[in-house]
Amino acid sequence: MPSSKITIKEIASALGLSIATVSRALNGSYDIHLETKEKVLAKARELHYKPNIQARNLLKRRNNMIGVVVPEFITFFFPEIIIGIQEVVNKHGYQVLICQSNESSSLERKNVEMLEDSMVEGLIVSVTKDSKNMDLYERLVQDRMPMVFVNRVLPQLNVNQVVIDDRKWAFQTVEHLIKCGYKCIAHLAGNPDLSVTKERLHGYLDALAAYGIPVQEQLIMYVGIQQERAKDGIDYLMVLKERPDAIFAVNDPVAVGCMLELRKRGLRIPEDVAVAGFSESPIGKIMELTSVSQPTFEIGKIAAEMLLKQIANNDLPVETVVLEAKLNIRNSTLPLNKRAH
Amino acid sequence: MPSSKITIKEIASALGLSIATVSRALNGSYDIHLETKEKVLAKARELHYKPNIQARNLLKRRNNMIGVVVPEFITFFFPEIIIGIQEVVNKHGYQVLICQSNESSSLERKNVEMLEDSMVEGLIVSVTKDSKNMDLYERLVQDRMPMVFVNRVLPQLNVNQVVIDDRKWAFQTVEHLIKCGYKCIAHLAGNPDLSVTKERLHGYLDALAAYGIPVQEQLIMYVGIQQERAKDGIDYLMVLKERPDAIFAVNDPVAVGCMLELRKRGLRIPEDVAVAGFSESPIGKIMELTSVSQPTFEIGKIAAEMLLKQIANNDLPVETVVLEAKLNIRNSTLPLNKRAH
DNA sequence: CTGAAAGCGCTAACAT
DNA sequence: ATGTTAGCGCTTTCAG
Repeated sequence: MPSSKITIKEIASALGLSIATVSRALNGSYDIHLETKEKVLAKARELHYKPNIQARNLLKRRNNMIGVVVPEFITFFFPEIIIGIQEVVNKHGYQVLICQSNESSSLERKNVEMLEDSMVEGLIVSVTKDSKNMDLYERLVQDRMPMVFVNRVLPQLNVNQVVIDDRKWAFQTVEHLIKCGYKCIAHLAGNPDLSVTKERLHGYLDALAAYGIPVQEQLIMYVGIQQERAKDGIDYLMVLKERPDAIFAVNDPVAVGCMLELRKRGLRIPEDVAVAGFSESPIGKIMELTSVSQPTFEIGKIAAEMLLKQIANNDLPVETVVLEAKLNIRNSTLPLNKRAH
Repeated sequence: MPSSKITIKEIASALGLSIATVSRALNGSYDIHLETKEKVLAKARELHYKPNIQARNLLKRRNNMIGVVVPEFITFFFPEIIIGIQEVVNKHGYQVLICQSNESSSLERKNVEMLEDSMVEGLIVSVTKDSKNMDLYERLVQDRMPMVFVNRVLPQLNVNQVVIDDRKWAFQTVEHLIKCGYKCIAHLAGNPDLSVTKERLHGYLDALAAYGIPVQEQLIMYVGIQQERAKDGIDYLMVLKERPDAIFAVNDPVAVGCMLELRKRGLRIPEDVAVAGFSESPIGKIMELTSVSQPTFEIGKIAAEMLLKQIANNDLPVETVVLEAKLNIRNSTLPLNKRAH
């Protein structure tokens, strides 16, 4: 006997009550005789009654769902953000529809449209590396869809954001390299359209400027954000007349790719070339890679809270929350006096 | 003007048609004049009409959602399975509610109940490491909830499963160690209640038996499945009178933990101790860990297909699909003649 | 305290 | 080809 067919109607007729009374008994308790309420509850349990949320949602014009769109969730970063999100929203009775765009802006678009069709009440988004769906998000803003962007944002868009100060932490990382005594610091940048790429490049330039080091264009290369792309960077950098003695990579995957590629060439890290990453990853940690760790769970939690607030009141002013991060120094970057020779 | 309030009623009255006609125009096309159909479509676009799925779902008594419950999705393994799942079900118009139990059986229970309350049409599950919710899943089977279990299964439960032959691949791995000339092979096993723990232990024992190697109880230790737990294993194994020269770990995280711990002690891999893992991970790959790779995407896809079939016809016989895997031999295990000395 | 009735937005007989 | 009507399961006035 599949319990799925039991409705309040069955309970009502079994008890000789009206469906209205049953509904009242099942929900809040105002205006209901305690005794009947208990009879209803007992019968409901007996029949394995399960409320039909869809009916309730139709009536209330909500569905307690939010959508999340991230570029990928294979690596720890977005999964941790998602866990933070779920922790908050589940507590408020919300479910999360998670989509990954696999770094494809057309899939991202499809995902967002699917979520819209599913009538999610709000969206948390981190955009793909080419950031091509400006029009879509502009329309959503116009349609007053509650949204929060995290990590990879669209600065031109007037929406809630949760980020870290990529520029500042890139600065700190490069400053650390400078203070370690590295003289020729290269930067492997990410996809040019990405907000984080621009910010981290800015930080790199800021640091050079702050220490009076002239910028050398040939030390900057846009390689993207994937580990496999690091090889291109190393191929290029290692044949420069003035070979860099340190590399600041846009993120940990690229930095790890660099380390593997450098090792393959018999170069020692950090004696021959130092490497620093960004957005500390478990792999980077194991490889003793200097990197900036982001408060991933926190990002998710804050974003979720902002979204719920916006769902509750769609007239709140747009807000950007900037969270703290941390530069973790490891053996991939060492001051001169601590390096082996 | 929030487009969210437009219903077929508005379209109907704007056009002087009945809502039935509008509905017909919007959906399939039987019994509808092409001209009116186009008028309706045009008006719908003009008004930014979006159908209310909830109403449709209520009527059709389905909601095009399935639930997925996994122990975690921080590492690549379950995320890849999930991507496989989504690829299949999205194509069929289904959305996926993803929950992670964080290896807690009480959270797992809560997740499943939430998904049930959300009225998902089916469930894909990989159980937590203590596998404590037998009663829950038994009830779901009784209630005829379509379900497929993947990777971590409950063998006592009569449900669809998608797995690899853990026993066989563990055998192959240990056989490889034996053939490499390792004489004293330890096994760090996972949580005792886990199906994969038992199967992989079986495979280990099978291999020893096949090569006439006596089992030494003290070479088997249950350490769990997490990287941090490897230290216990190494602490224990490295002080045995007959110290093992090879370790077969229940999975990659434990194997990686072993490698790090052995290195810390100045032991060389594989010269002093060889290490093999299971369920190949990106980190393991980078560390040149011998391991068995599982067809994660495929697992997800097959599971999704089975689930959709079961949703379409709930009287299909229960099925267990066993997929192929692959032993990838790397530098953490080498034959005698290839090892450095 | 309880029941009757309306209606959330949509689809699907059943008429015409 | 189109309109009328009933109803999916539930909540919520409005009466009593």
